[in-house]
Amino acid sequence: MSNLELVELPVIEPEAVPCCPPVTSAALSEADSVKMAAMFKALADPVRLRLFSRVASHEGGEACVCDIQDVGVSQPTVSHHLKKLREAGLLTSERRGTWVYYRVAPEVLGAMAGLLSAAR
Amino acid sequence: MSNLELVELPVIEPEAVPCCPPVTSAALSEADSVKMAAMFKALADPVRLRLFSRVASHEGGEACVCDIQDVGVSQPTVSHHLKKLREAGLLTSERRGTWVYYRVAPEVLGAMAGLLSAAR
DNA sequence: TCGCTGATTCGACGTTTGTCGATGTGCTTC
DNA sequence: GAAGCACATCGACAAACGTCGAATCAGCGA
Repeated sequence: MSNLELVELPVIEPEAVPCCPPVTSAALSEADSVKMAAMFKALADPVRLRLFSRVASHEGGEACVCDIQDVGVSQPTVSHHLKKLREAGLLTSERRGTWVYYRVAPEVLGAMAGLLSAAR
Repeated sequence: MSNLELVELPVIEPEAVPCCPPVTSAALSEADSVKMAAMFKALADPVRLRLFSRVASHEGGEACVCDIQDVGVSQPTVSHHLKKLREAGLLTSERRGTWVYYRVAPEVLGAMAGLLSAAR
């Protein structure tokens, strides 16, 4: 094994989205329910949900804060909500020059949709 | 058409689920975001999410409280959470004798899944 | 280097939430 | 009608949340 230097393994953690089978097919474990509830909680506020949908529907799949911050609350509050969405793993951010761009983390979106889909 | 008596029209109110196009296709209006956020909020607690998944995955699509109430919190708390889910329109309840049975409101589930699905 | 603008962090606040024990209600069976 | 079980409501309380103004940080251009 040639483990010269394992610095900063850039693996996008395959563990990121193990969740979950549709709710209609099996009951959630306690651990999974905690994980999924955290994601739902991130979207459980009108302002956050609007911010999220604005990023998701923005051309190119990304938007800078200045593009989406007119949602009726102060600018610090917008920043606070974006941080929540980031911490929940629903958004990623990247600074480019003066502006900070946000985009959605598509895998997570699919996980939530999958959980909610009818298993038939 | 032999409509002798149209008692208890079994219409599942078409108005029930106007919401919404996928988040990737358009930004939510303020009104829609309030409506959808309320649904997400109902699932934004681990205990509620487990209760919901237990009802959803239970045979026959319904479960009485006694079947699902061992989730680690007291009985009044379970009742409180089931009420929240009911008020959010995610569950319906019906008393049959001593027991109260809960089942999921399938249209609403589809609305949330649709919102989260990639418009692709 | 000095300001200017975009964005985050901090500290404080009123409100909402999740939880519990105690109590109340509805139904069944003696 | 009394007792017992299933479930809901009430009242209280600590913790978490959403919001703001003020302060701070990070680039950019003069």
